[in-house]
Amino acid sequence: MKTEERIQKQKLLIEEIGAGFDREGMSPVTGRVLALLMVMDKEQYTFDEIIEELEISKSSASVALKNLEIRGNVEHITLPGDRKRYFRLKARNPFVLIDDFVTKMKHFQEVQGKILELKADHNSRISQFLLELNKIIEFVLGHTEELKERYAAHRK
Amino acid sequence: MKTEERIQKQKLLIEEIGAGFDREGMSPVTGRVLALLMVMDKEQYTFDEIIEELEISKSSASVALKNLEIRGNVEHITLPGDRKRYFRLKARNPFVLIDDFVTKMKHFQEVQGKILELKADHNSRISQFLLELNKIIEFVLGHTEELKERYAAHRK
DNA sequence: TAATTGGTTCGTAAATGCTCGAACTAAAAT
DNA sequence: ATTTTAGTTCGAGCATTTACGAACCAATTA
Repeated sequence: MKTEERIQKQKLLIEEIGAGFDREGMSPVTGRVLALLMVMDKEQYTFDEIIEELEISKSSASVALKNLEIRGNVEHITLPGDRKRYFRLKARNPFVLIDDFVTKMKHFQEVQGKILELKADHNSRISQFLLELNKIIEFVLGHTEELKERYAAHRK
Repeated sequence: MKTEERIQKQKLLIEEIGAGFDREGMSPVTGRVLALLMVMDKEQYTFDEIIEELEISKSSASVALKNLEIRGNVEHITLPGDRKRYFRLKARNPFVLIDDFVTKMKHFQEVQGKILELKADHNSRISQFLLELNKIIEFVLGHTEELKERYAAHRK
């Protein structure tokens, strides 16, 4: 594949992935900024490069980048004798995806606990279902650390 | 706790949980309908009962229920000689939460694959990060079925 | 000191999404 | 045949969100 063709496809992919982030609750611009930093070969973009590449305003870029930094998806570095910020994808703990799942499950457990606490009948259909879900979560969460360790061992 | 007090707390909990669903992308009304069916003791609500309980319009209820049925969170049953629909929480396969996670991870793998395919340098910082994420997902997905089986065994 | 650079913040217009009431349909009851 | 029941669909109005430009600020440069 020619470099030019590749870059063209990368730009299309930014739209596709950006739309995906959009569906997951990000604003369109925010999603496209994140997608840009994931897809393109350039590893660090300045503020102005992002604006130019995505054809967005300074204010939109500013807000999007702030949100992405708060969420932990993006970080910026600075270079000595250079006032610009260089934005890049943050290489997080590679277990993030698992950790996010764990967080979500714990949140679900809390909600489930509150519901059951207020139920008149813990043997009702819904109560039983919620209890079953909770047991599974409990079991899975009890094994995620083990799974991480097994991964670490398996890697070596 | 008195029954009356419990019901009062349940109604507050509906708002809280509904707001949570809202944050996850449902419309406010849709979230509250789902929360209602999860929280209250009554296991089956008719259309009119839902409207009355949540003080929402027929059209909002109609749309919300349709969406919840499509998403698989709610189902309705009918009774012989009774034209009403009785809506209730759908007791799904109790592994839903895991299965949803698996689906999400597979989707991530697809996206990651498309990105890497277009990268000039597979040794770059971002490429390496994406590859590492993918390895972990691969490993985890390769063990979810085993985990389910272990749960089933452990239950007995 | 003035001008430039690298952004941030604020107010606004436009787009989008949400909920509603009104009109409608199809089935059942009168 | 008319009315009632049990909803659905459509259009409008309102609220929220989005993205923007303009004004602003703080640090550097001229």
